[in-house]
Amino acid sequence: MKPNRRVKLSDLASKLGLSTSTVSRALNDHPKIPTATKKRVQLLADELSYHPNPFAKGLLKQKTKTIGVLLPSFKLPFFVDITDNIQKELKSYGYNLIVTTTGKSLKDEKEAFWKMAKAHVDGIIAIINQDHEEVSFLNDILDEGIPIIFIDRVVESIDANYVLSDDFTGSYTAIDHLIKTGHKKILYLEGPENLSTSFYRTQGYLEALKDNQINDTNVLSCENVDEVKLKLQSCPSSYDAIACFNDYYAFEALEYLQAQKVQVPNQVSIIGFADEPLCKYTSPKLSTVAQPCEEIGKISVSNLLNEINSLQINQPTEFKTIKIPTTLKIRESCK
Amino acid sequence: MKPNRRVKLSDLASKLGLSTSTVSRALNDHPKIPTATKKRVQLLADELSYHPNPFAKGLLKQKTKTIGVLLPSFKLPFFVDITDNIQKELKSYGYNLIVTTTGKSLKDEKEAFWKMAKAHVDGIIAIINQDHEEVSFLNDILDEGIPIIFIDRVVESIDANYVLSDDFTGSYTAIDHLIKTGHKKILYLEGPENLSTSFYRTQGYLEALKDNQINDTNVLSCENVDEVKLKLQSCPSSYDAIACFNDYYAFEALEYLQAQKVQVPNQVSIIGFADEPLCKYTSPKLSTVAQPCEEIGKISVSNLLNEINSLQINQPTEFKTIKIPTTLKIRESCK
DNA sequence: CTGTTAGCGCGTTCAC
DNA sequence: GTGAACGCGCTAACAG
Repeated sequence: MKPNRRVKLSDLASKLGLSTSTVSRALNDHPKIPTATKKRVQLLADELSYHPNPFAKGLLKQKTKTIGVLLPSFKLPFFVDITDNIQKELKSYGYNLIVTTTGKSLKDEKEAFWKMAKAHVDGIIAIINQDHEEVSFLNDILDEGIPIIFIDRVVESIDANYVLSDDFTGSYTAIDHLIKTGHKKILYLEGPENLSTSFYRTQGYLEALKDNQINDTNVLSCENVDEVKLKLQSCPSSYDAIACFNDYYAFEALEYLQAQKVQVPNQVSIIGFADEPLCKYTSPKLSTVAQPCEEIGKISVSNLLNEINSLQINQPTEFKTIKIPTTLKIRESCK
Repeated sequence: MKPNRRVKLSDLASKLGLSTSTVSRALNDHPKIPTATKKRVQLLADELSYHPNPFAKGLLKQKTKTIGVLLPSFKLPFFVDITDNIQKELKSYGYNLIVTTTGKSLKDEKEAFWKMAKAHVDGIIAIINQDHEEVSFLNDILDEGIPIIFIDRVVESIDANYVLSDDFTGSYTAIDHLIKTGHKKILYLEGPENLSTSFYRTQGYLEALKDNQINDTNVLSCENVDEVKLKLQSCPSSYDAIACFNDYYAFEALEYLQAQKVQVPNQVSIIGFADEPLCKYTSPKLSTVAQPCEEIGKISVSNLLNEINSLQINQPTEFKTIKIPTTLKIRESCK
């Protein structure tokens, strides 16, 4: 392995008999450099595979062309999918990406944010954990001049930019579909208490029942997946459909029903939320509400980049909350 | 949002009536600075939440404390899992992580590698795509002084550091288990031709049969998942077990058999490879060979960091190939 | 023990 | 049109 000898501007300059500034200008397509010189410089640069040192540039410009993505874990395909789309979008703008998982604790999350701040990312896209009491550190980050876009989940106490999927309408539509296809008694498996997405999805359920003149609501709260089966056991099985906070809850419900020899979807329909890959691997395949990962990724990026640019010219921007529509995916688990 | 005012060394220095170098030394725990001064400096640094500018540092040290991870896609949980573990491990060493997906084409992969080179990562951990003819660009990267660890898949034509799961033994063990539990005729669904993992897994199958004095091999090659069902259709169904290149192949086989009203595992057992999350969502749950993501992550990191350090002191290292043992996970799809 | 100086590689004045 | 000189923030070398 050769010793690390990276070619720099001055190498090009001396080889070409020009000054570093001329070479720099040529490479940056400066108007006053003759095209011939530009070609000559570019040619040599390519030949020696010259890359400007990003640190020198970063130091000078105080811009890193890097944005940070925070997510709770790589374990949820939904998050990963969004990250993937963010990455693709960012790439088209010539930005780099640093990803960090935040774990579950407030401490980890805080650390992750500071890590991004230290790395001097130009902006952050974050999926935060369940709502915390203490969010002052987020304001600290914003104060450092690093714009943040929050994805998927709302932090009640903070005014900021959000890109969310329209959980309320998504849930509403799913429930409405169940009702319209003849289901009379729909059980709702509610998600964790302090999660904004959970709140809106439950609201969608309640509202859909109300709009269809069904007064008999039936909500079963489960803090996490492991509670689902337990809660179902102690619940009268007088439902003909189960709608769930997410697909994992739905899968637990499906397993529970199958263990009870209840036929899905003949006796009970099931519908999840998120359209995780697992939906296609269960039998019957899970109906669900698909969230628009691609849209979410794209819009977050374009918003963040806008924010960064406005910030640069010292033009304050208004915080926006964007909700992106979901899609109902009916598969085999609904009759 | 406040204008971007990051606190720097000179801010601390002037506030404390010291020179920047003293402050720098204090912060870096230089031996000749009195503890009292260190405390004082540290205190103010914390108060103003000072973070050294990584670009200034990078420019000086020519080290970025960042390593790059390349993977074909975020869609495969196995890759993501490894990435997650790499991230955790790296964190404990104070290193940052840049992740890029390489897509499927050689062009994308090349681009991704160069992107890492341009970002001046200190090293790269890569899962490359199916074996290419042209790998000169990898040598170019190595020539730039950036060490690379290849994970999971081997590039035949390049001598380098590898961290692999022991595909051969994993496959061998699975097949051996099937034989020992009474299966007489095992069909093997082989993976893509130009993938090293695929090659070794098939070898494991063949060797296990041979060692058990079974001469009647039965290999069905499928370039990708979509071919599985088609190939199975045109294959005599005289097998009592199907072993598969990976879990997705196994799932296709499962669906196929179930559509044919063949009982799994009573009539035919199925075993996959990789222990993807989907294994737990099928019914019956899929038996499989688990790959040690955590080990792979940890070992790649420690190897890479070693490599980086040796490189720094100009001490050439020998290329190593490390194979990490797999674990057989018998679930419901095997009798 | 601490301050001064220099320089990492680049882009951008400001001169010519 | 082009080059010389400066500075981004930091640390290492060199004084004192």
